[in-house]
Amino acid sequence: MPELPEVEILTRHLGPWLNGRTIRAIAVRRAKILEPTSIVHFTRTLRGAKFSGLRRRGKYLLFDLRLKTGGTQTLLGHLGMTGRMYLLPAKAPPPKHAAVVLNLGADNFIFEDARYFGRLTLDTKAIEKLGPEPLEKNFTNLALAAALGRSSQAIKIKLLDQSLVAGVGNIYASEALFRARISPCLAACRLQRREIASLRSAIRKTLMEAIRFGSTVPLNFSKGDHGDKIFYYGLAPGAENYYDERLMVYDRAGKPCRLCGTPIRRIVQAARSTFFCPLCQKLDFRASNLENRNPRLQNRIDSKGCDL
DNA sequence: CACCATGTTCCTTG
DNA sequence: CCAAGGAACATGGT
Repeated sequence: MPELPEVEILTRHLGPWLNGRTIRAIAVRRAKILEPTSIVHFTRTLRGAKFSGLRRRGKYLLFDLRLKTGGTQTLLGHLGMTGRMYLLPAKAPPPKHAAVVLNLGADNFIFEDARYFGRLTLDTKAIEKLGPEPLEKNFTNLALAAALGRSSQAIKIKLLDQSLVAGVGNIYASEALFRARISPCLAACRLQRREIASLRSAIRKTLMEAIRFGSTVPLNFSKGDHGDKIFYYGLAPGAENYYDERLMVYDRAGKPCRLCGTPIRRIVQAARSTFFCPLCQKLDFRASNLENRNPRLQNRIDSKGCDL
């Protein structure tokens, strides 16, 4: 669920619900989620604190708090692989994997995480190591070129390095490389200048499109039929077709490339799946070669804002 | 049962 | 010291 676009969408939706509300009680069901903050420190700091803002940095959520002592504090959140954050009526029982429950009066703020890889902590030093925000101005071609440097590592693996650029994860790394028509296996140092420019643009467009998707399409906000303010990433019933076309290569092994029809391939890099089109992203594909493409499909891709 | 999973960190090896 | 690869974390879905 959570890469930069998902965290951005969550930030936009959750922020207004939290703003101005006071934390009245704290229940920590999995202390691991707070690390390295202790339960005692966490609880003492947050009780009586008021939410004053919600921001995103990379895949992290930054909750701005006004403490009851008068000071301010940033609470850092990360969803890991399976984390979810939402409000639930205080009278409802918390879900099985609720790691932290913050009572805000009539509602509880729930941090649920089945695998407990996520974080909700008072220690914010993790964000210091992050590279530029891909959607902001300082993510330039020059910055990307410098970050790739002379690394011989495959470009797909490099894109997952959060000090290179913050917020790209396993899904959008494959998607951005497809959009830029660059092979995931190409050594980072071997990208030419125009390939770097193409990749930067592809990363930005891929992420912006995903944000727009999540902001535009009717998301499933309440699993049950009570208006519980729960934010689910699954689509509301009836939106399946749109969802189906969202991704070009991720999790599409064996299915036809939406541009040329060649079966999408899955490979493993750094113990994680990479998906790509072996024709559109040919390793030595440095001259243009469009004759095998289906013009009708190409039209559709172009209308979605693909770079070609 | 086997394998896979949207992330990060730590350990080992070279 | 750095780069690269792999395991670990913990649970659920197919």
